[in-house]
Amino acid sequence: MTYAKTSAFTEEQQQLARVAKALAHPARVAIIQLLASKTTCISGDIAAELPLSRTTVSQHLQELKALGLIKGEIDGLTVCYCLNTSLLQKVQQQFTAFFQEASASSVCASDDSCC
Amino acid sequence: MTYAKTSAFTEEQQQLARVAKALAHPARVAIIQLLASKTTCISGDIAAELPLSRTTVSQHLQELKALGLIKGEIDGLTVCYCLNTSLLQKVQQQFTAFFQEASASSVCASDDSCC
DNA sequence: GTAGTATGTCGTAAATATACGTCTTATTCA
DNA sequence: TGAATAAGACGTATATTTACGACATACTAC
Repeated sequence: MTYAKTSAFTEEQQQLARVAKALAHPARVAIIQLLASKTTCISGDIAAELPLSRTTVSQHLQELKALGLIKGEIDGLTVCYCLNTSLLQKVQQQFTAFFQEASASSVCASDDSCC
Repeated sequence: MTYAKTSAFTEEQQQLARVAKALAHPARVAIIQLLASKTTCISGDIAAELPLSRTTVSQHLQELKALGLIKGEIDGLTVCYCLNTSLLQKVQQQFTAFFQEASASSVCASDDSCC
C-alpha cells in the first residue's frame, strides 16, 4: 500500500480535505450551482445541462450525496436532487475558519518579500 | 481522451475546482496550517513534521506553489516557504461567494424535506 | 401484462494522484 | 578543492478518479 496515508492526519484536516475533494471538479461545482439556481429541484435534467454523459453526471451526484452535500428524493419515476443547505453552512464555517487562520499568518503579512 | 473535460466548464468553475483540488489532500491542508502557525518560514523542516517522506512533501509543496498559494524563497542552502496571504484572501472570497450562493438556495431552505 | 422512460449499477479504459527511493544540483564550510 | 548538507528532478509502482457504454431495475401508462 503506497497510498492513502490520510489516516496519519487529524480528523479536522481529513474533513476539510474530503469536502475540498468534493469541490475539486468543475462538474461538481457546476452541479451545486445548478441546484442553487433552479427553483425546482431537478433530476436527470442535470445531465442535459452539463457537457457530460448521464452516467458520468450520476457518478458525480453520488459522490456529492455520499458526503451529504446534496440530498436525493425519489418522486415516482424521476429523482429529485437538492442541496443540503444546513450542511453547506457548516462546511462554509469550516472553510472560513481555515482561511482566517491562514490569512492571519503573522510573519508574511506584507505580501511582497517573504520572510 | 476519456478524461479532463474541464475545459467545457466556465473559468470561474475551473478556478474554484483548482483551488479545491489543492486543498483536497490532508497533507496540503496540514502544510498550510503549519506555515500559518510558525513564526519563521520553515523549509525542509516541514517534512520532519509530517508523516511523509521528504520527496512526497516536496511534491505537495510544488503543487501549492504552482497555484501560487505559497511562495518559496531560496536562502543559501535552505528554501524558505511562506503563505501568499493576499492570494489566500482572494480565494477565501471566492469560496465565501460560492457557499453564500449555495446556502441561500431558495427552494430547499427548510432543511428536512427536500422539494 | 407490455412498451416506454428515468435512474442507478457494473465493467472497463485512460488519465491523474500519491508515495517514495535514487540521482543531480547547488551551496556552505573546512 | 572536497566533504557535507538541503532540496528539487526523475523514474516508477500503486491507488484513485474520470468518463462512458451496456445492462438491470423500477415505475408509469396503455
